[in-house]
Amino acid sequence: MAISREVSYRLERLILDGGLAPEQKIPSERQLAARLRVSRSVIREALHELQGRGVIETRHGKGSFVSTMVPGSDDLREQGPLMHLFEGHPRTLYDLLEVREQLEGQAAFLAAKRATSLDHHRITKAYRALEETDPLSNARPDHGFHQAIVEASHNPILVHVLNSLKNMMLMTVQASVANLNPRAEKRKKIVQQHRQLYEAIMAGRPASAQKVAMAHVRFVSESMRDMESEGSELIRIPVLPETARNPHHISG
Amino acid sequence: MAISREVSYRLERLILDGGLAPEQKIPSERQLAARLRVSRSVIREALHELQGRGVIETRHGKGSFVSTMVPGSDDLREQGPLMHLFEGHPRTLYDLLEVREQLEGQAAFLAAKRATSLDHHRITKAYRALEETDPLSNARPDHGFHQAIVEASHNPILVHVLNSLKNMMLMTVQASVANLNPRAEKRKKIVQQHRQLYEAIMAGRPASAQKVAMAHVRFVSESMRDMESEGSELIRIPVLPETARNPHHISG
DNA sequence: AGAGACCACTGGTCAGACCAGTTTCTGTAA
DNA sequence: TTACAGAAACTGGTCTGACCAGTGGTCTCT
Repeated sequence: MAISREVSYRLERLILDGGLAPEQKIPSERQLAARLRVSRSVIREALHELQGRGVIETRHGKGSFVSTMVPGSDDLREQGPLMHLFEGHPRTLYDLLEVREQLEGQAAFLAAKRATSLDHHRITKAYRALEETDPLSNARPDHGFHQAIVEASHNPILVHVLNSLKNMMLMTVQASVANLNPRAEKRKKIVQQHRQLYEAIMAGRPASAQKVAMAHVRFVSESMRDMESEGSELIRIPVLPETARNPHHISG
Repeated sequence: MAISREVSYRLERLILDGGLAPEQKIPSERQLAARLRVSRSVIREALHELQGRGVIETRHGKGSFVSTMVPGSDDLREQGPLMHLFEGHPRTLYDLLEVREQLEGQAAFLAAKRATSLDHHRITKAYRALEETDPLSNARPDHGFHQAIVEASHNPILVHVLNSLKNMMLMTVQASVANLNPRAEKRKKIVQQHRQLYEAIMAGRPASAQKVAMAHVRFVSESMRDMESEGSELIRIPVLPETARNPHHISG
């Protein structure tokens, strides 16, 4: 077995079996290396492993100390990588839309430029489905239409990123509320934008497609803002409230 | 913050954010060291930390692998590993840059529009560091400069997405090679672009900043294309070659 | 075709140097 | 004498380059 592993086990045993109390200082790396007759590298690697396990903490210039937190209670590790962004910040939705505006625009641009005949067929099919559906009853055709366009960009990275953003959007109540309750006049404008977008892509006009797509997202975003300012406290409630127990925020 | 800590965080992010799938092999210590421009010791310490957290497993003579049991992977990260996109498709790097062009542009735009005096100070500091450093010896100031700009956009989503893209870029050999070996004339142009970008943001000219930032990314991308077409077999090597599930070998 | 040597990887360990924070001691100035 | 600045002696952090030890592919000889 690897020596560094042995060392980390020995130290952990030493700590957990009561040899060392929380906050207590561990001998310096050089001392440990000399005592256990291994190189300092091995000691450092073992200490990093214990650090990862939450058994010890290390402070530059001072030393390593037994963690106050007992191992096994790994409550820190379950922070979702992205979800903490949403904690009490409904504004994040607009940040999201801000980015989406840009990327949907690019997707439309590239789709108009690169779409194959197969892409054209798919987009057309999705567009027809969109035309024939009542947006109030079902938002899926809308997704399908945009999805077809994004995929026609032939950029897998773009597809993935936009997919992630869309998933994130589904995490907010605002998104679903706004999707479900567009005002009549606004819905009309959205239909028009869809048509313009469709035509621009089919006609192979990248710049035009980009412009329309961006305007579309921005319009949706502004519509949400309007609804929000108009009242309904509903749309202020974040979807995943209880996960955020930690008010402290790490900023930059 | 300690570099080894940064490295372990970056790798963990990369894994947990859906970049790497369980059982997938991560680059060798020597490759990571070269790519992240740190010593192998730092890489080993970071890997030991991840080992302690149970994120990876290491096998002597074979390599390090993403653990099958990834803690906290209960939600959306399952939606699909992104890394498979890279298998045998160096083109993906350019897809990445294509998206980055757009987002860096937006970041610059927003930074020019929203940067506070504190942001100005940070950006200036990063820019000065950039001016006084030999880009051949250290790429970190470059990262720092762009990072400062992105953060000045005050859009956390944008920050996160661009960070993910940057991490992904580190997984390709092309990126590091191109970072290390820019031609003299090209480097001059890059320096000029940095200056223009800096001035546009400090002067609060969003459109101009956006334009320069986009041109910058596109220039970098084209430079890589040039280098690639010029020869060096190095940049043809995909970083994460064969996954366990695909026995077929794509050897050029 | 099979067996074995070899070579090119992989991670594991070591040694020694130097950098960067922290604490302590010390010599000098007030 | 006290107060403070600075040197020294710790601490962990990083780098370098070397070598050992498993793994797996390739090449050659039988």
